Amino acid sequence: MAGRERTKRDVTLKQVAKAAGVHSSTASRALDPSKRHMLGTEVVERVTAAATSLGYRRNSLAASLRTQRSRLVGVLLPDLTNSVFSPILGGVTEALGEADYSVVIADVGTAGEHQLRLFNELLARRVDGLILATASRSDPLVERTLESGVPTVLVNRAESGNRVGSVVSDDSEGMRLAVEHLIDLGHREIAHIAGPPHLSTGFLRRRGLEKSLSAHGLLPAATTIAGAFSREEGRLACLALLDKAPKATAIVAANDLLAMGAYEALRERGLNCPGDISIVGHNDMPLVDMIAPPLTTVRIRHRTMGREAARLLLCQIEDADTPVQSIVLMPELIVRESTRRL
Amino acid sequence: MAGRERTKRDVTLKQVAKAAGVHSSTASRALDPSKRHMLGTEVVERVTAAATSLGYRRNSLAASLRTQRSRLVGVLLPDLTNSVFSPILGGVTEALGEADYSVVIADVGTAGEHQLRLFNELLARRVDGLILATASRSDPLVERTLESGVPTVLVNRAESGNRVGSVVSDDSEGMRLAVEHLIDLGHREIAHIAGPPHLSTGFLRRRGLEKSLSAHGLLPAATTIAGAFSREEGRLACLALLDKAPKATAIVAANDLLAMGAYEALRERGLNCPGDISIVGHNDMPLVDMIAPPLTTVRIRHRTMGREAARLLLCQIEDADTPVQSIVLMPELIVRESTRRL
DNA sequence: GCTAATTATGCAATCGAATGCACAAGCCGG
DNA sequence: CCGGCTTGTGCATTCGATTGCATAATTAGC
Repeated sequence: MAGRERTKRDVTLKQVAKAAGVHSSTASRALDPSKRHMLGTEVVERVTAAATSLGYRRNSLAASLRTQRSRLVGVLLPDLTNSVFSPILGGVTEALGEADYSVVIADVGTAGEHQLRLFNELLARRVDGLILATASRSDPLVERTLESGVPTVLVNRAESGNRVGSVVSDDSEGMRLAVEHLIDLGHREIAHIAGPPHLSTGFLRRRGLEKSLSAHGLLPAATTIAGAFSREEGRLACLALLDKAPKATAIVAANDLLAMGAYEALRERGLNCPGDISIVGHNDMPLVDMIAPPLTTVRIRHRTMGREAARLLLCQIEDADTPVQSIVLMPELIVRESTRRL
Repeated sequence: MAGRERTKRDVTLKQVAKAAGVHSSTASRALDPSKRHMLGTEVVERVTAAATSLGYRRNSLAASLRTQRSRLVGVLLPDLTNSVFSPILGGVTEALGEADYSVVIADVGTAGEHQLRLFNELLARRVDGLILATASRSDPLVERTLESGVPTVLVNRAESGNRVGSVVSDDSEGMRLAVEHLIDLGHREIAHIAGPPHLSTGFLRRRGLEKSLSAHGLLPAATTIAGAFSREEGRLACLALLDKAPKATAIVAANDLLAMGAYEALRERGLNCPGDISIVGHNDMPLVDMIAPPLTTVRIRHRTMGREAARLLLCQIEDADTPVQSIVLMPELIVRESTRRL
């Protein structure tokens, strides 16, 4: 008596069919828009009526088993909480939802072995496709997806091999924007807080910065590599930077979180931004326009990135012969008050 | 020739069984830790060896169909991008992942009818449970979950009926902390930017504020209701507030985003925070410690909230007779520089 | 008015794994 | 040395929907 009855079995297609006085196969066709036309209109109506009155809900598990398509896409994320990845995920689910796909998420955190487990779990669920936001520049997981033959798209981070589709921001261009801006303002001693080099974002942004600098006959005043894209690592890196290059007048951080850490480091050292040192970030994450001073940064359309990744993946799912595509999104410089004319 | 062969069929249990020279049912048992003991050790080894060498991965679709358990939980979110919900989701996936469940997400956005579609989609996938972060104070969806008999837990927002489990922050206590703090600082003219009253957070925080105020024989200097928990609505509400209660010395915003809007409004009016007006937020979202001035706010452990919701849900899934539980998490006041002694 | 073509529906197999039941082999005690 | 018990494995059904093929009913054509 106590407790909700769990035994309330779902209505099956067969029950609907019986209620409508037809065979289950007929009911199946009646409820499938693309097959409805094979049936008499009167029958279709009778079946749909029976279905709604019984509260029928088709069991996608069974359907997927039969059709070999789950309409499920797996998304592997390094960190759900990170303001880079949540809008990406938002864009992905939005675009996928419009195409009637659902999204299973796997938030990796850090552990590497853990990541493989999650990957296997997704494949066991027979996802129709995979979106990886976790890829390192040479990622064993990419190998695995290739083996398994699951359509896959990389997002935000690319891998070196270019063996699967990807959607990324043009990191080189982003750094060019940042560097040109600083040079316009008269800066020459420009230092860099780099991101982890095993990630394409860390690696490419550093290379982009160096390239843009050398186009002006300059070298970085100094570079420190942060252990992770985090505030604390940014603080540490900036502290190191201030020691290595005391003459630097500007710092380009590989992303906003690192820039935030740099803010803290500056404050600790009694330095003023932008008075003593200008800072440029990357991503334009929420609220960086409200901090003191409002951060000059390179804006990336993360949501769009997610949407495009979903679009690419859908192409691959629908047509296995789709060639491997890579989309590169253009970033935009947002000038605020953390950079000033020298 | 061109294009990846999609036809690479997955290895089935039957194939593994044949390779190991046993029947598929035996293979099934050999691969199930809880049934392994029924078998001879030698057979178990032969099967597991065959499984790994063939690269077998069990088809959870088929397994779920047979066992009537999908080990899948659906999470309905109002906005993935919102810094309140991403840590909640993070906590949920973390805790659920530890119990070998996967998470399907449905990001509602706004549209109400859309929400019902997503809900139906989740049920069609036969999720074992549901976590709703979208609930309004009287939500038709709660009705639906009750009907369907799917174990459900509400998170962050509760509904009035208390008919399903929930995990929320003690909004009343949060507001008490904020009010006591301001009163300690000598404030008497305290205004409120309230959240949408159809959400428990909006409603309960307002009521909590009024209760705490009246415990000191005070009334709100004024209250404006924001149309949504957004920066822009906060700005608008604050502007209105400044007109309604020009003598107010402090504003309590129903959340940080509204507080951010208030900052902008103050700036527009040439007012200084905390010089002219003190402001308290709610949530302690990322970066509010970096803005100018650093925001005094009520911290909520969103990740914990997610974890607890997952825990509650697992109890309900595992034992249908688990009574409806409601967990209320204690918030914490974080004093920074947006509030000052009068 | 009879065959051919068409349309509408039913039948039965299938997807892959799990599991109740049957059965065989081995063991024990009396 | 045999009946009963335990242990290990196989058989066949089941989960719920989809779909190729067969067939019944209807229409068209001549």
